[in-house]
Amino acid sequence: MLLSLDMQSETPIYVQIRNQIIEGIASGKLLPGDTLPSVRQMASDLGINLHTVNKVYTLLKQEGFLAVHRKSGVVVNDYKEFKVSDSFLEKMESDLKPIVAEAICRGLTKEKFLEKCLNIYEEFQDYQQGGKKG
Amino acid sequence: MLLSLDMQSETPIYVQIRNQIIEGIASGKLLPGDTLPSVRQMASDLGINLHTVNKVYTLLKQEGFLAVHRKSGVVVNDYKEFKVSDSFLEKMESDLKPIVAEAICRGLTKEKFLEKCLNIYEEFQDYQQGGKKG
DNA sequence: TATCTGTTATATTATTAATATAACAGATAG
DNA sequence: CTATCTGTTATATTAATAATATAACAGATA
Repeated sequence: MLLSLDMQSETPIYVQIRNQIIEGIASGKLLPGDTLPSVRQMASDLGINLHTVNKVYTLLKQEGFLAVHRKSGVVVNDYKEFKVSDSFLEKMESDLKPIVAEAICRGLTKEKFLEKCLNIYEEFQDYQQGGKKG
Repeated sequence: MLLSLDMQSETPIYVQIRNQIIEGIASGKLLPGDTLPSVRQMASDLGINLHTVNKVYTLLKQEGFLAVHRKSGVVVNDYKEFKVSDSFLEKMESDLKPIVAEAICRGLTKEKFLEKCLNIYEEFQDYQQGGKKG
């Protein structure tokens, strides 16, 4: 699981890491049961502070994507068991709304917008089918 | 054009205002040529500082949604003239990516995700057809 | 025992968000 | 002309967040 950070981005690096881990799970690069490096190891690899990584792990635990076992360390949860919660749908809608609004303002047709959404969704699936590890 | 702020939200209020104005333009509540209140007036209405509103107007000018004429004040641009720029498509894709990834992780099917996107898009259009001012 | 793990505590620095006060120049109404 | 309203700029301060630094604790492990 390779992570790349953009230190110039306005997106906080702990959010960048969180998103890339979630994208890794969505694409199948990270499978249930897979372990992640220790907070100190990942911090060292990325050249950042231990607490920034710890913040990500704590956040992803709260969101249900990761679990920590004293024995096996930080482990990816079985996301197949997740329910589509109402609170997530509400959050997703409020996140999508300004993006859709701007797309409309900038002249993106409904068809082209939906095609873009479809492409992004299927890119994650493509990886899953292209081999569990490559 | 009514604006509502959530002072408890983690979304900065200048971003909340920006998004609501863009959503107003997308839905047709704000039409090209419509004027917005002065920075001092809107700040007073919302109970916030003049500079916070000025930050929004400056941002929306840079993004091309508003123009300022010494004479007529702050005016909504003719967004029909907008081109779908590559830079916007790239920004939209990078904004959508983590949302789609989380949707997949949480078990939202492709069909249900696209349906949600479609609904949001059409909600803006519904308002346009439902009367220019109501 | 020594080391690695997640976790917690405390403190500091940097950046951003929001506010406060003030001023300037162009436009405008009386 | 005067007074007022406009966007705009400057400067400063406060509050909150992001990121870092150093340290320690307890469980697991070799």
